[in-house]
Amino acid sequence: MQDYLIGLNEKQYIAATHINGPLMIVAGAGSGKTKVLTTRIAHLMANGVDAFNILALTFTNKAAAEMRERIEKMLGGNEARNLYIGTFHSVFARILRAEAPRLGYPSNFSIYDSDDSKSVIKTIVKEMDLDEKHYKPNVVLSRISQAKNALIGPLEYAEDYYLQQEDIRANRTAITNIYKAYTARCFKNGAMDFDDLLLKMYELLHTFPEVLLKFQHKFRYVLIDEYQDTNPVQYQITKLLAAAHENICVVGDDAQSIYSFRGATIENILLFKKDYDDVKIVKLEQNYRSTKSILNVANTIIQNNKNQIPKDLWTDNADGEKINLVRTLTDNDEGKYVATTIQEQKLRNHFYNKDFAILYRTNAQSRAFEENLRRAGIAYKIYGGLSFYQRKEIKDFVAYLRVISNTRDEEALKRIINYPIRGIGKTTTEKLLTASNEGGFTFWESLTRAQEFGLKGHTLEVIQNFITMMRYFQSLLKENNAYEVAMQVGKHTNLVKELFSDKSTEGLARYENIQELLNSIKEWVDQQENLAQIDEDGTLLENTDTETAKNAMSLGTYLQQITLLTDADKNEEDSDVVKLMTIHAAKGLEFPIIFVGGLEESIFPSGMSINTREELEEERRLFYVAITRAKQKLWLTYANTRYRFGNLVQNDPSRFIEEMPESFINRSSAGNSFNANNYSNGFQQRNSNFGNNTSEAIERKYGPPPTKKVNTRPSALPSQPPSIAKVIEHTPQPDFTPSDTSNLVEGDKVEHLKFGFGTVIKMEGAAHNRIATVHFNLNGEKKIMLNYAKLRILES
DNA sequence: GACTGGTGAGTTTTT
DNA sequence: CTCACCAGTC
Repeated sequence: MQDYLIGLNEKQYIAATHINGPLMIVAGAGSGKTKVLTTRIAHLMANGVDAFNILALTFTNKAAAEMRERIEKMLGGNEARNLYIGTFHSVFARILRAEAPRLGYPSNFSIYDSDDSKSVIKTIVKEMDLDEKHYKPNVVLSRISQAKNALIGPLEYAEDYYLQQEDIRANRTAITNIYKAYTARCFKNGAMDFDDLLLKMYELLHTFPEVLLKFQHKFRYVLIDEYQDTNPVQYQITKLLAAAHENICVVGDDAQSIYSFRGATIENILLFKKDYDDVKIVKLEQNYRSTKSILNVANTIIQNNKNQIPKDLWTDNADGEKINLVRTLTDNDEGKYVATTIQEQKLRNHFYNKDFAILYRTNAQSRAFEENLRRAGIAYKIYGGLSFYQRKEIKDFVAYLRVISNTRDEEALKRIINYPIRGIGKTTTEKLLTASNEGGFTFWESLTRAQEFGLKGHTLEVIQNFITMMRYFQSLLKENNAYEVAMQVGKHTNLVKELFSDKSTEGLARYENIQELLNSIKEWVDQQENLAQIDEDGTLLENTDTETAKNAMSLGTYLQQITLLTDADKNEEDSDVVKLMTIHAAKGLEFPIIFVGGLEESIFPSGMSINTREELEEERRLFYVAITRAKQKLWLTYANTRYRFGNLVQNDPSRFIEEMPESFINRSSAGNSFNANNYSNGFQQRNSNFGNNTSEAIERKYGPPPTKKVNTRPSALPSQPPSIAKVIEHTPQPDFTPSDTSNLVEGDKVEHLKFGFGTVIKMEGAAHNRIATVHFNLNGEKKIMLNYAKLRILES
């Protein structure tokens, strides 16, 4: 037997080695699904299948990266290099970059993220003179997105009885026209949104038989992870691709379907066996991840859902501890409890930070955890939320790159036309936009023809200077890689200089973010250089020719992937930090110890998802996913009261709590009822509830518990505010004037004030005369800016 | 055209 | 609590 097959159980072995024909692997949580998938790929290759003929699709970059990494470990990097492994979106983006011209898009089309999409919608709603309050970008976009995911184009949308009825009922009958205009505008801008990456891929395969044939021939083996999360477009695409050889292997767990809001439908997995004649089905039911307690609770919970593929998950693992149910008074106490428990577990059981993950339903919940972890001196990292690439200054900089690469990109051009301020204001912009809309040419073209539209004098001059600059950048594209172009942009726009001269903490942070972006582009270019060169069709070139090498490092290629990246993709596997993320983001991951926070009605289940049985069942599956992330220990916490929009609100305990089997639950920290007594000694009670006989140790370490109710908005002050010099750490980069702390201290009046956990710095020189709250990341070297407050905070 | 202070609306979940 | 937007002022 081959080495790589050793250690598989019987079912896993069958799943990994049944290489021809359609195969469905129904994999329970923790059943070694990733192992089977990677082994399967190794096995394919051991049996003579060329890496070029294998396509593996995942839902997150992380899952793709992990799969690739494991295969490289099994086979060595060279063998694995040519595999097509990636998310649906990134793989299709790559293919479309070569094939888009067939559909009338430029090959360097822009990819719009949801912010761009919303901005386009906003513009259209304005242009159509509709009520902006009623046609909110969020609502309209989700409607359009839903349609696209179901393969319903603008024309079909207009004719779809149910969709029209829904719009009539909601009094949003203009959506049909907005959809039409939105599609047209994106096309005009040479841009695809996230959904288009799927939809256009489908159109490509559907419309051009020769293209379909080409890819069917290329991807003779198709593997799809998390199949239960596919939506109709993804389903159709994979069906087309697999139609010729039917070597399609899908892996999924209907109990973990949590993306219906994105159009995913559980039907795809339930009906897979009807799609092909001879489907082999393998069920992986042995769980290798969790303790019996954890698995039992998960199994019991999920049984409340109807309509599942029957599965009997079991484990040989130890019984393990009971699941801890913990109630705290406030959201802040919840954070404190978790932080303290992590401390305690580390001391008692020698866990590392990286053994812990804190999961929650909404990103907004991360804050209380974050503050308390920082206070406890525990290194952590938050995944999700606002990603690095969504920051304003980053988007601005990238907008330059986008316009350079694709002048049709109106959204990007609008961002940078007057940033940094160069005197092209609203009036001018609007005049030109109107001209381009009426004349049917691009915004960029209207700029080049500004004179025709009555612009003159200073304004005209400024516009022409802008055009000259951008043309200069474009002239670099041919011979220079992404980093070189970006560096020129940094130099010649006043962007970096302006951020540098902005001495406010905000400005400094932005300045450094830009540098981090430049560094990451450099890193990317270097990485590309090292990779074996593959052309757009994925054909290996015997000797990498310079053209291809250049293309691989080009700005266009860089931009193609940048929008699809999230923070979670940064490879920081080894860093010893506690990880915080939403449950959605945690799917596919596992940790020795898991905390799930906010088990309260209207949070989990979300108040938005309790109206139908289907919605509620999805929330329950989400809860199931959360629980099954845990290997050894699990804490479920909820708070009596928490802040929402700055107001204190009360939620009932989550209904899911009642669904758990009593015998596996440790309720000793859950309290009995909520009353005034609890309030007055909440803290004491909380501390005395730690395991057995540890309150003393805790007390010795952290001091005596406060006797009074502790305010959720901390009034406790750092006795000595960290010095500014510590806050701003900075690595000077070539060609940039480095910032340093003297900019702050010398020039400006810096006043340390005691407020909250961060240090409030009043800065005379700062724009808007604002006060920035600076927080310190104990783990790292980086400062974190959480929020800004206006002057009035001083008075409180 | 640029800048400021005041106002109202927003929190599911992700590529 | 925060942020985007708008109207009014220079």
